[in-house]
Amino acid sequence: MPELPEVETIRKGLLPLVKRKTIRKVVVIDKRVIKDIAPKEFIAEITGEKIADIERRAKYLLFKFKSGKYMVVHLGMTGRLIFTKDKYVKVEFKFSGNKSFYYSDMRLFGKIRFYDSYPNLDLGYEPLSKEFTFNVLKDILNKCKGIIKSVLLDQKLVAGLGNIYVLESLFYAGINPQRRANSLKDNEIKKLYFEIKNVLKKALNSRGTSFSSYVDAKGKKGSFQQKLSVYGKKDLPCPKCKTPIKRINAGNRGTYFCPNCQK
DNA sequence: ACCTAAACCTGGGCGC
DNA sequence: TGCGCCCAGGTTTAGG
Repeated sequence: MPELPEVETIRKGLLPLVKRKTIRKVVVIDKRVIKDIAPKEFIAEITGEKIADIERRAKYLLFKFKSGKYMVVHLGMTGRLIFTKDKYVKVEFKFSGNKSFYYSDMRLFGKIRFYDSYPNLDLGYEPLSKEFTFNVLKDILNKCKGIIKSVLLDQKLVAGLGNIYVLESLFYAGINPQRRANSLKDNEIKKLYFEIKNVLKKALNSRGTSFSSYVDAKGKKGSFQQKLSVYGKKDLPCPKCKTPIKRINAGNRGTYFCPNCQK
């Protein structure tokens, strides 16, 4: 599911609703979502913790507790953090006063972990950070022989992009997703660098892309799906040249692009 | 290093 | 209605 803009939208909405609240009770409805720790221990660790902050790193949400410990949530494809129960609720977090928020996940690709201190998640650059410069992207791409699409999806290199925003960025930059990363010229890398940031910012302004599962902390869908150019647009006309958008399999994922505009 | 396929899951949508 | 297939915002692992 959720890529950087969706996870950030969830973070922003959730924070004011849970900040400074203490988790009084945890109910694990499906233990498959809790990783690297027994559900019993997880419950014991989290119960009584006061939420000091929620940070985001790539597609992860880091619940920082006042104790300095962390609960880290990855939403997988269909994870949700919501205040109204749905049929896929896997964990309930109860505050005092009979108020709860829920982790829901239809497909169960999401993961919840617990850490005693700030976690090392082994991730690459945040694409919207000032550390992620043109030269950083250039160095990354020059070192990689794989297809550009797969390189941009590698969370150890650039962290937070997923299938939608990689394909949309490549479209605006006019680059075929199957090009070798190290074959890009400086002017193409420049365009790509700009479009990655631009697409992410625009998606953030639209509060993310909602197809089915993704909603923000208040249960609201994003609207960026209305602004997509190629993702999911098989056989529809390219917004620039009207050539039908192609769908192929590349890097083991559905890959959409305009065969005329993207060389 | 790089690639593919499969695994982890539960649907929705389509053709027949 | 129903079956069977393909598809899905992700990550990880195995094997070539």
